[in-house]
Amino acid sequence: MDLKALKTFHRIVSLGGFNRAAEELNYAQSTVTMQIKKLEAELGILLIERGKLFQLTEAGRVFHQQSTHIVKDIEHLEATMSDMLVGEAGNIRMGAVEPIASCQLPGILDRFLSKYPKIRISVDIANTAALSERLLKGELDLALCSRQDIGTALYFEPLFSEDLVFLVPERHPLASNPTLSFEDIKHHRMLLTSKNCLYRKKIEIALQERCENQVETMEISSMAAMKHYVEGGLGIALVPKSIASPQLSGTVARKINGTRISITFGMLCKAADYPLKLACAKLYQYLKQELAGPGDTLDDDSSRS
Amino acid sequence: MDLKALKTFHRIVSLGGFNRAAEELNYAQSTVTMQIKKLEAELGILLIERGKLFQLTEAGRVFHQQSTHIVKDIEHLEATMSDMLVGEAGNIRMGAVEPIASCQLPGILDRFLSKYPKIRISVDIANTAALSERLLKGELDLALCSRQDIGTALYFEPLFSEDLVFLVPERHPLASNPTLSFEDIKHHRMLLTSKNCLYRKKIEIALQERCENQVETMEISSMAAMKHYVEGGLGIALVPKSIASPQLSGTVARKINGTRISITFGMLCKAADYPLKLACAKLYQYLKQELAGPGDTLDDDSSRS
DNA sequence: TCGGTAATTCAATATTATTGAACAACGGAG
DNA sequence: CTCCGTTGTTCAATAATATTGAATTACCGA
Repeated sequence: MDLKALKTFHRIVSLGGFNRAAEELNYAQSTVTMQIKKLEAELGILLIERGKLFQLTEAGRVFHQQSTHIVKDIEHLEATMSDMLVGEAGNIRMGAVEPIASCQLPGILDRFLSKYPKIRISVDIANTAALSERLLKGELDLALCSRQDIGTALYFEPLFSEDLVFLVPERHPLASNPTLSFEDIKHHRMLLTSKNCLYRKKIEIALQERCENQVETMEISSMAAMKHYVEGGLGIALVPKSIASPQLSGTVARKINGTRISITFGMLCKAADYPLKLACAKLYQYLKQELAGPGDTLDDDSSRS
Repeated sequence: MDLKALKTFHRIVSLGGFNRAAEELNYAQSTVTMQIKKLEAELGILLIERGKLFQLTEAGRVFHQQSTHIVKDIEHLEATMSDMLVGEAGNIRMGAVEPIASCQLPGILDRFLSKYPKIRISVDIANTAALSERLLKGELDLALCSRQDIGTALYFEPLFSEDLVFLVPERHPLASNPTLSFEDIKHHRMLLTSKNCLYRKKIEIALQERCENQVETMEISSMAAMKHYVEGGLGIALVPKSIASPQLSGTVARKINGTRISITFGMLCKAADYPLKLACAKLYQYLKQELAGPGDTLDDDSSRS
């Protein structure tokens, strides 16, 4: 079946004649005849009642009805592709590590999608290593995670860094200190995330160096659950500022006295894909703008209370 | 946009490569390349990631998703047209006069549509003159009505005839007669349908000839309502047997003694359309078979009680 | 670096779409 | 009923384009 003939058929129906359709479509009259003839031959059935007043056959009516949807869908598809061309439409597969995926991303994506209603986004939440792998396999377009050095196949661009803060139960003896150092928490219980967590390694190094391992630890796999353990008084956690605030009642955040521990997050994508195109580029610009600034320091209001 | 290229694209995706698609579609490899190239050029955007392992671009994924519906719809349309070719599918616009439309037709059409689930039927209910007009204008495909002699433009084929019977109120003085003649109803009140009704003319002629107009008449526009007027004792009606039975309680049917009055119904269509094609032919055959026989006589059980 | 597979390029060829001119069918006006 | 204007068809010529094989290039994995 030929799309050109299909469109001609629809023009004939809406204009009520071969001649008018030919004129409007800039065809010779004979061209229109030929196209319809071919269409009818393919289908093996007459579509248009010839002679006399213009009229469709039964088959023609059914054909017109059904093909209308098809023509509309094709036009919609063409419009979509045209939107994609300028980045207004698209289907982005992004990845993100916790806590970005749960804390910052929902708000940002909500605003982004409101601005670009024809763009769809799927978010894969995993650690940096897993995301890198999926990027290389072409299963993701871009990811928000920490730096991953896999030669030249991936491109990383830092966007912001996040400090860690102590999250302390409200009634904990250390809660009264305005800041806490690692020395302070010797002989107290620390709550740690699971081994594959980004922060875990940095925290362990700090504990080893500064507390000489004189700290009891307990492992909680989820960062979100962690807050409730702190609230319950089970121990002190070291968490990203964005997790600590807004605070759960019953917990207080305290910045680290002495060494500052922070982790840098950024955009990771296949080197071949950079600079990003189309909708991904739009999302990237948006992320850059939304993520720049916050989380760099503890010297703002939200961390004080 | 070209459908051939669209199908090639889908084959490439499902088979995972230009080569395999070319082989399966009996194309040279270069043909496939050309088709995709042209498609991409038209859309202005790359669909397939070249080199390395086979992969779609973001645009390619969106395009594939959306065009899948289109390809399916086209296949469905082709299947429908193929069904139409053998009369298994279709869209029939039929007309019918009362009381056929209300009495016989519902049952017949229900059975017919169960047998041919892909056929759709619309029923236009009007008198013979109006139906003829719509047939000529091409707004109907066939009609069940009485003969209409409009030269050679229309074709009529008798299918069955229906006798008229007297419908008498149960407590009416004439209700005790097993049969009634026109002479019997002199000086009683007759209920007549409106002027454009099929039966009206025949009844008026009979009344004039046999009762010398010594009958009081009253006009009721609807045949269905008529039964209730009879039930209420307002007078005697002369109605088709199929209207009289099943009877409304409070009324009794009596056959005509002497002259038999009957009207012949049949299939009317444009002369140019006869013999009917496709789904219309199927329906016509079915109607013929279902309508043949019943309604010819009063000598069956249903008319006696 | 070197095969081997996979896709592209290009010029030649086959196919098919398009066209104008002459012709046929139809409907309405005289 | 005939004529005329409109509308669609036929057909052979022509324009456009789809397809192809052979040579070439790109790329993956060893």
